[in-house]
Amino acid sequence: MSLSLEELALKADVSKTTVSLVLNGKSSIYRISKETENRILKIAKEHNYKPNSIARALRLNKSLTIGLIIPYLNRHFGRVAEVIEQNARELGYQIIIAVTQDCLNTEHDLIENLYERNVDGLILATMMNRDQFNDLSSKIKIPIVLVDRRIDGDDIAWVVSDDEQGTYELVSVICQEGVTDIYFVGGIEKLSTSIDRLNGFKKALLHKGVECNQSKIQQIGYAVADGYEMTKNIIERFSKTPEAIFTSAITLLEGLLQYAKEHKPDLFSHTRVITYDDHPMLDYLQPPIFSVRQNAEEIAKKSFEIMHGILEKNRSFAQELIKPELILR
Amino acid sequence: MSLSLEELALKADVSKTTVSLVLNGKSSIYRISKETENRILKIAKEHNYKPNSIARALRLNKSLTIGLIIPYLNRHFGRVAEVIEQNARELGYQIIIAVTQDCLNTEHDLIENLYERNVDGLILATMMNRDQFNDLSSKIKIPIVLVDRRIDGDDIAWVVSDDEQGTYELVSVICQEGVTDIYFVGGIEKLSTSIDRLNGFKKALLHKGVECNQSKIQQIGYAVADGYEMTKNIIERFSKTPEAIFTSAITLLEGLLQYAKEHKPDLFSHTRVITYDDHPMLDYLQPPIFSVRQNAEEIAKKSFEIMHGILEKNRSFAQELIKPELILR
DNA sequence: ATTAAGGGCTAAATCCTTTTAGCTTTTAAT
DNA sequence: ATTAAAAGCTAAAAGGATTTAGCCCTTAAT
Repeated sequence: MSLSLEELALKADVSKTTVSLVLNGKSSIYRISKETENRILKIAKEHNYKPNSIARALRLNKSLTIGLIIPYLNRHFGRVAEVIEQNARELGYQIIIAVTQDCLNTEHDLIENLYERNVDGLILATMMNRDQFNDLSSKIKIPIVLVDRRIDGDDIAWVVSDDEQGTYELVSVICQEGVTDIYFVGGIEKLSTSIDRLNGFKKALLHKGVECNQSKIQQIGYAVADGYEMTKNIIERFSKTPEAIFTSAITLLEGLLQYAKEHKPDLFSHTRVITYDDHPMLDYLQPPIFSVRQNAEEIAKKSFEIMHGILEKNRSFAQELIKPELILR
Repeated sequence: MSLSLEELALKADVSKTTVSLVLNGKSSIYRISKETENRILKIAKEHNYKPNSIARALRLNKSLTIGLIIPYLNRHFGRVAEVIEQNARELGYQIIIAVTQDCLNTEHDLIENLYERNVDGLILATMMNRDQFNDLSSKIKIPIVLVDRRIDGDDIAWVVSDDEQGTYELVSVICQEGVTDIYFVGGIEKLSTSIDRLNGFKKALLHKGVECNQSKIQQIGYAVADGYEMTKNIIERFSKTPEAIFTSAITLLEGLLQYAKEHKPDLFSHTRVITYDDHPMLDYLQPPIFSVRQNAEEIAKKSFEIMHGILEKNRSFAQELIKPELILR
């Protein structure tokens, strides 16, 4: 196993140049005779020759490796990562994963780290804003595709769920049913996911002629504890129990459920709860919670596709909004 | 950014040998003067020099990269992967992830692939049996640490949950309450997770003086659909509704819940359900489902620790049983 | 004055591939 | 018989780091 070009050349009684040319399919360009070609191919096969990928990477300045930087390996990002990996592998790429825990500094360190480790491209669920991203782009000379969270800009590649439309449709459903007193439990305010989901939320209300009171909107963060906190605020701050609460991520719903279980067991008898993100366990919860299921598979597929297009097909950046699916239980 | 040793040498007016020696802390061994050393260090810092990791890997035959091969990036393995990555990063290693979807052939391909790509070690949630593993070990000259699923053998490194003990304790709890008619909904039969969980199950019954009827044991696979199928078998095959069902993974519980929802809404009024694996959403399900929470963080930490010990501290293999936690709701 | 020892540094080899430029031999054309 | 073209292959450089063996100069010792 793992013998070198040189050893192969020795066995075939030719130079390593010849072996390399043959194995790279350049026999005819360099007029290597059919006979020599076959001999080399046979010997290479017999010995199961595989070029040393490190040496290759050094020479070609191409590691066939993509860095994937995401906040967590939770259900959503786990699925995204899984599908990106599968798609990448089919085209000969490896995925190096790193998690930021939604910490901007960690994100910067990781980007730098992976860049120094010669990844060919980065797929990024970023916390950066436009300025930070521009700074980065000027330093880093490899393609970047944003996933899940976008940054506005005509020259930035991204693939995200259509958060605004998904939220709009979901919230509209219960507005249709007459609900108007609805609260927004949000995540990290500056992220596109938050902005877009909030916009969809407001749009749905507006469309029903309901004004959206700023006091009904909270945005602390995407952790379970944040969901708990925001639910607590809503329940404790207002005397009237809300008609409905929209949580903008499954973790926030978890926080809500936890608060309800501990301090407000009858929450669901007064209040309708809906959420962005879906989870199979929601099927078994009473009462049914409507949700928006992101198409993680499609997001993953497209984001690697764009990366691959840039790396190998000379395509430029692209942007994709992936339609999520309403789950009305 | 990313200038080479040679360019640095030029600026410092020394040879690249000298620069390399200084940057690798070998100044005193090679009697580089303090003055030269400081000059080089200063210039390196000014230019934020980082050695090209590919060139380094080629020369040192060490890529500082670990392959992680797991069946899925689901909740459990996602968390394991996340923590392995963080631990690895702190010690300068990268993680390359690949998922097998519990397909043995895919697993073999992935191992070969990562091996050829010069990972320094492999962390593996394997489907292989002992013979297959031995075959592999003889071909592959890098350390392997098994995670989550073990293979018997004195010279094999692994870190797994104490599946037998966890199951034993959980099942004992409801045996204590008088349940004796309990069914085992299992996964892939030959995996250690299945064997150990089944052993724990049997042991708990035996301990209560209950014989374990083979007809109450089913093992199809770990997919949600398998859980559905097995539940269906249990409910439809026997006239009497079972007193209790133990599902040996969260996916199997999902299958059970799905079947119950569709065909047996009153399942829970007659039947006690308990499960291996935990999930936060279980907190909000009625009735409460007892579970065994695997310590994914500890599993991850130990498995990388062992790998690192082998790679850098000349330690040999080690085996660790990680204690899971009973969640009685 | 010669030799030995030590200080301070470097040339060149090595890891393995890919690729450019070009060498040698044969065949065809004038 | 000479020249040109084609056929078939290879030497060597490049990519960027690490490391071995050893060069040259100064100082101290005999």
